[in-house]
Amino acid sequence: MGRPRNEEADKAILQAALDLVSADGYRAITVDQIAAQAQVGKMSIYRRWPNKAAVVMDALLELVGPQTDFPSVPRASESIKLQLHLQVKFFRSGYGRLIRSLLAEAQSNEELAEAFRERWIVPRRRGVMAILKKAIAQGQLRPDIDLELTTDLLYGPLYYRLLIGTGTITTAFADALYEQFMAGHQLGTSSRSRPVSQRED
Amino acid sequence: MGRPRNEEADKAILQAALDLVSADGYRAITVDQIAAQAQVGKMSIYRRWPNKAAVVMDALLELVGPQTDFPSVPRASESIKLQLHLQVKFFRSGYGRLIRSLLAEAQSNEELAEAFRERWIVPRRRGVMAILKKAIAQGQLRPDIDLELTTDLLYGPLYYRLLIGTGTITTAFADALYEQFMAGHQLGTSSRSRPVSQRED
Amino acid sequence: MGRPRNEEADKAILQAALDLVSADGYRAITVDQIAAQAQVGKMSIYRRWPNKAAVVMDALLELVGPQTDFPSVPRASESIKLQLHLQVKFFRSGYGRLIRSLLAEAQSNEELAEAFRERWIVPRRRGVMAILKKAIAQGQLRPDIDLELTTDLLYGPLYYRLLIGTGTITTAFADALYEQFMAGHQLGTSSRSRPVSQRED
Amino acid sequence: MGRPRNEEADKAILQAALDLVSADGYRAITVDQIAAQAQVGKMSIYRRWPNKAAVVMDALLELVGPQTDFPSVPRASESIKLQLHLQVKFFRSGYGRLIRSLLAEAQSNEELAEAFRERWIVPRRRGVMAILKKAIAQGQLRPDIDLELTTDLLYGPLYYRLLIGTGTITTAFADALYEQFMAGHQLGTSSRSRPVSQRED
DNA sequence: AACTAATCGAGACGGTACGTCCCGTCTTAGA
DNA sequence: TCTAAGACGGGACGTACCGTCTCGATTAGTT
Repeated sequence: MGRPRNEEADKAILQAALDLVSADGYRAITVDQIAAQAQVGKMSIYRRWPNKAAVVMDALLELVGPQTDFPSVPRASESIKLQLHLQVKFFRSGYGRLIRSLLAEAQSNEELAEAFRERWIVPRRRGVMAILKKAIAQGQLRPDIDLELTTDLLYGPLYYRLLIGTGTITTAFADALYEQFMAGHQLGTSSRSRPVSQRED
Repeated sequence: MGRPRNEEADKAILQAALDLVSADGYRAITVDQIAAQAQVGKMSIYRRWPNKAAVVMDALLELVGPQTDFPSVPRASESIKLQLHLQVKFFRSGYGRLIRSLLAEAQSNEELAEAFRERWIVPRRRGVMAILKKAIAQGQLRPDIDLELTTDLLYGPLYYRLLIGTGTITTAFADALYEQFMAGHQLGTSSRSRPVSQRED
Repeated sequence: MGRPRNEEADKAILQAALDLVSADGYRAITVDQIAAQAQVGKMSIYRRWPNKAAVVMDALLELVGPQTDFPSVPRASESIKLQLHLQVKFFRSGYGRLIRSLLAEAQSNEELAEAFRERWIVPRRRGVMAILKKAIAQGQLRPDIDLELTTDLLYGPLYYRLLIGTGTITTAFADALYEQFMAGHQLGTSSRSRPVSQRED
Repeated sequence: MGRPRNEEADKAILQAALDLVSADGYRAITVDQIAAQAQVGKMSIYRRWPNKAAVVMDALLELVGPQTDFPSVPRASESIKLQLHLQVKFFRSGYGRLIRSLLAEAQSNEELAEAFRERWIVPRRRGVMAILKKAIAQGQLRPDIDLELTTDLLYGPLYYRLLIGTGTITTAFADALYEQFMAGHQLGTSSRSRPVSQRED
């Protein structure tokens, strides 16, 4: 039995975590600050999440995730371009810092790394791959491409700029990415590329 | 006069930092551990570097940097491929963890971010771009490509896999990257791509 | 109407408090443990007592108090000795720890201090003083003794050993206490002692 | 090698602990407060002492202990009386609260209990017993008394009043204690008392 | 027998102190 | 004179327990 968890408090905690981390970055904010901002005891945070990383990860998933729906456009190849533009906009928003923070923290926290990969990255990759399949079905893309690899090709450069900071993340950059990609993958393009994503050296 | 500064100690510090961080990651290692491993007082570290990040950054630059020379091959486009293979090998070695660690730390340390960008990333990007120019000169690449953008396209996916962990970093992956790239940028390929790296939205 | 208050539960709470604190001491026991042991919600405890100290105090008063009746013996001076022996036995039982715990807690809790003094100590002192008066009436004690002071003299050393732990609390110790006392207070003993208990310096 | 401990800081910590605990009691003050008052990091406290209790115990021993020297008087029995008066004065000073606090804490902390007993109580008992022996040698006290027991008889009532609060601790109380004691132990007094302190029941 | 309303178990909550860890600075003893 | 060893101030961490608050299941008296 017992008193059920206060779902509003959870929202308040996640919102506080989201706001603070988006503004100042993961490392700069403390659990006490999150608790204070959410008007909550520290134990209410640690009762639900094992550590700061998990709170912020959940904030991303629950509060930001729903805002990142994929656009629906008749022509699938246009949809790819649109999705790249959305990613640019997302990275340029305050959430860019949030993603950077979590990705950084994940480098020293395997649990977080897995959560970030499996609960944030992979679902969105699936969305991208669904569009790619549709583009193939619509005859806009060669059918022999490796979906995983292709997704890396499209999004890797965006994350690279986000994390390293060489060059700004712009829609022009996304466009160039898209065009470079289409140049190599449009139906009729000659290519020796073969699926590699599951192969090891 | 007193004893002259011990240059051997600096090497020992950098080597200790390199070994420890490569093995366990930046966050898991403390400055005291580095000092102990180098058989050095903590002050000998802080006398020469402002903080832990700077030590590890210097360890990378001084001990690892020289090992990353660019291969010289007659045919420039082959050189690009070779360089991608070396990058794969590098990321798969213990240094992969070092790079991940520093890149992670750089997300919350602007000073380190700049150092990493300007002293590690940019010089290597210049090397890549030199090869690209040579390939253009040799007529193996279209002359209208944006060098910065192209470098992002080639290396972004590698860093993406290094940091996010979706998919393994293999030579097959590097090959696919290379082929996809050549498919879109070989002389005679139609493309609307134009330089974008300095433009803002 | 709803269910009437469960008086059985109160007993269970007090019994749980008594058992746990007697075994492990006040500080080692949490309110949650008492509630769990009594198979009762924490609110059922705080509904009836303001805090942990009050529960344990009441456990002492209601469950232990009735067991500490004064022995009735024709010769009052023998009764004093008997009572000292009972005190020794009491302190050596599990309740010794209970008394120590409460007395300890009372040092930082004035409310508990007063309760312990007024509801436990003072009534028992009254019992002792009644015996002393009877002994005077029976001509076994000098009539000019200060009853409060005398009670302190008889019981102070027992509490001292209980709390400080120099020396064991034995019946031989009680006997020595008694004899030393009688040596100084028997009728016919010369003494300049006068009532002092209410005087200040 | 290493930097030697800063003895001034230790003094500052002990002084802060002494002042704060004497004023507000052990339980009311926190380690952070002590650290703040001493202008010291919390780690400087925990580096030297395992917990708050140990700090306060050491404060008592190092700062108060030296102030509690035994008076030297030609006539030993007078010295006993004088010593009782000093004890009254001590308990009535701010240090009374300190002693109460530590004794209370010792009830749930066996390590502290032992320290308090062996490093505070026992040395002072030895002082008292030395005076008692001298009084015996001077023919002012019967030679067959049990020193341990006698010390309990003299000081037990004082601690009893300190901790329980029935009756004030006054010099008149000390006088009565002394006279009651002398009445039973002066040379020529009849008594069956025998050493008991080491005997068990 | 079904309904209704008080009561209770379970346990979440805000708060406060604890004792630990590591950073980057400072200090001393000894080589 | 320089450096290893390591103490130091500071500040975040994650844990424990207090006393309060809330929910849903249980039960007893009324219909």
